[in-house]
Amino acid sequence: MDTGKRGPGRPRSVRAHESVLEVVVPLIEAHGYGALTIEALARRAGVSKQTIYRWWDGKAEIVMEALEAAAAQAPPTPDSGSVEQDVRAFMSTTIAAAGGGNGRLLAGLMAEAQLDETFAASFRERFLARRLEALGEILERGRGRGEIAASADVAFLAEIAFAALWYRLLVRNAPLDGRFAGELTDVVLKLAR
Amino acid sequence: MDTGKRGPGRPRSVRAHESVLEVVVPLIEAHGYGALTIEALARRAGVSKQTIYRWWDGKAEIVMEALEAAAAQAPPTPDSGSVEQDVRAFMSTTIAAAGGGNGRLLAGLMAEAQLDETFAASFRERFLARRLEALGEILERGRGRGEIAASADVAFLAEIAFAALWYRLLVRNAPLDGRFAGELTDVVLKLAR
Amino acid sequence: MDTGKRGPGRPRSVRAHESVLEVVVPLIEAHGYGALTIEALARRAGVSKQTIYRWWDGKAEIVMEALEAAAAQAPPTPDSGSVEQDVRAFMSTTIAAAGGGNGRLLAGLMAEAQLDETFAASFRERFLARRLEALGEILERGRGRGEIAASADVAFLAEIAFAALWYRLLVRNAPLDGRFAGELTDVVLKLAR
Amino acid sequence: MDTGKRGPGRPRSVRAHESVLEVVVPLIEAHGYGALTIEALARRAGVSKQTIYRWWDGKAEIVMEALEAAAAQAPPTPDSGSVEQDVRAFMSTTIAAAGGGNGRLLAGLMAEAQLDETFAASFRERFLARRLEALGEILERGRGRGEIAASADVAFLAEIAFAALWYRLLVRNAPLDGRFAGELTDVVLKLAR
DNA sequence: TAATAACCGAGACGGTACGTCGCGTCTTAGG
DNA sequence: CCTAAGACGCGACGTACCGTCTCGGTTATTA
Repeated sequence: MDTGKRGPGRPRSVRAHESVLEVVVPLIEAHGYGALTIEALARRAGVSKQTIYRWWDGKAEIVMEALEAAAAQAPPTPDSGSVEQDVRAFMSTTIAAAGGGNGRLLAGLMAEAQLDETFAASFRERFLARRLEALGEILERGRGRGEIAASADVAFLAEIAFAALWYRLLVRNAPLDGRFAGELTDVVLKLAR
Repeated sequence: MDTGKRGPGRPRSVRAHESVLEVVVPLIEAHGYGALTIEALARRAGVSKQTIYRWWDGKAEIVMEALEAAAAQAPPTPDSGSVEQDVRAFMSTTIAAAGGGNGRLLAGLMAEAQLDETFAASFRERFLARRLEALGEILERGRGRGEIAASADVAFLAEIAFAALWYRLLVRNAPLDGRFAGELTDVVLKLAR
Repeated sequence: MDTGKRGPGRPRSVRAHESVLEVVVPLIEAHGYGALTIEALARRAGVSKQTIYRWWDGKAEIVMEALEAAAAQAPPTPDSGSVEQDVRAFMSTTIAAAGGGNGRLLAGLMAEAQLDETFAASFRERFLARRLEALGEILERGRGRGEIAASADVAFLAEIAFAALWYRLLVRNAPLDGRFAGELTDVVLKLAR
Repeated sequence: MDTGKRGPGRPRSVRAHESVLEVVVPLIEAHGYGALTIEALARRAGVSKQTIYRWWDGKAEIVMEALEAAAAQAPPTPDSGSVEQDVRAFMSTTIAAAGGGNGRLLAGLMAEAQLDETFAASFRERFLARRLEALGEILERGRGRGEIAASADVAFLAEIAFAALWYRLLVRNAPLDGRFAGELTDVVLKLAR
């Protein structure tokens, strides 16, 4: 763990770090993820490219950190005592977040994961898996209470739910709204019982 | 439809067209979609860049045409008289295709769609929508025969199925195999009844 | 020699030939010789590139023909009986022609001659040499009448005169006007006597 | 003048700069000025195209700098006390320089000046005018000593001399040799007295 | 009067170079 | 040792013309 011990030399500038994160979301919203470049990021943040490369491993990593800063890193796992209420709340929160300004970011990250295997692994583990696990946990608790079938494959059910979310996010064939959250909740619970 | 009518001038070279399509799949398989460049494509196909830009609007369009050439453009819609058998066959075929060499292409196209709105529309309409419709048709036929609930939302069910497929394709968290096809078929039918 | 005999087949279109020549001068005047392209020439003349390549060997050849069409091909060799009057008239006419709209064309041709050895030979023989000879002839006649020194090197004197003209044409450090023509005439005669 | 003051950032690479200048003359001698491309220049010098575009405004500027590096920028103005000796030495040196390997470069630059007005101005001021002035200075000194007529137009005489030189250089109708230098010297002096 | 041949416009072809952009790295002065 | 600044080699971008070619169509001469 970080004991606060530091070597000699100028410490890393928290200011520079923050400047980049503050600038990345507006830039993506303005011109899309595809048009996001390290060069533009550095210019807009008033930071040198070198500094960016010292802190991050590529633009996807920056975007991911910006995302984690915006949405709290750990997804919420409500525990009301009712699986249905918990799933409904979780889906509602999650879909609302994905449907807002973060949508472009998320879609861009998924795109990046297709083009860069290293980032794909990082994205899968640090982001996607955690979301799956959060929903899985909710369902697992429900199973403990006997609300869903003992034989239900909670991991698979969670995958179905997130798959549906991502499909809409990526394909944009229909809105990511409350209605959709409700339908997905119904699907998950119907399959779970 | 093409009436065969042609203006003056040298006609487009079918050879050049085909050369490009033949070369694009091997190139993606070798270095990944992200590393695919028009420059390399032209070099390998023995075709000038200008010619590529004359025929296509970007590398994603080329890949999509190559895909349509490989997999027959229209997805199959089996009609055995049994919804269960039809869905099972459809999912099996579709997932097998996506799990093979075409996987990288498909993932690349979805990535491109996130980076380029123009291509996104084309991809949605010329590819994704047709697949959804094919599965929807199968389910619709089943409803006509009373095999599934009259109230079932077939478009939504088809979306769920393809969403699950795409999630695995993009995230690569688990294999796109026969077992997965079976599980998905069960999900769709369970929800449909 | 051309006996008027012709083989079968459609004869060359005089219309196409003329269209090109009519269009080349305006194009050079509008955008300069450097910006003149076969492509633009064909477009503006409503002629195909193939046709241009059938008639000419490159854009410089076209420009040279246009020049020969504008200025009569053979330079005038006045013969008034007085060397001074003849030289004065010749220089005046020649410099006036070079100072007008033809200046850009001439300068462009000389530039082309530096970049293309084949054209250089053609330009030297079909254009430059003829001008030198014309002035040489005038001086030679003067020598026959004893107006200039028997030992004068008329070819060299003609070269001096044209050199001065070309320098001003190419460098554009001072105007190609009547005063310059007079000064040059004086130089030639002073050196000749 | 350069005060040595420098802002932040990596300083320009002297190595890259020199590499380009070293490579440009051989390239022109090998294939001619017309065949000189920025692309080949970059390749041969082991320098990126971007770097070339950062330092220079076009290939003509590079060639001109190479020329200024080869031939000392300021032309020599001998001062022996005798106009005849000075002019003879000047013409001899100048013509020898033009007749050697630099001939192709010079001719190429003059061609470029016809195709690009911006470069023309630069060439006129930074190169041609300085040569004219050098010869003019020599003649002026001679006038001060009473060696040439008080009424002589030294600028015009210098123009005549350089015009003759350039004509031979561009037209290549006769050699740029010692004999020619002698003849030109005689012409200038004869006209000056 | 039909066949044949050389032309015509149009425009696609394989190329080469253009000038620009962004990459990730490196090198400076300065805090 | 970090910072901003900015030049570096590199590789791809999309465009412009090059000179050639291949079409359908259009005049001529020749059989």
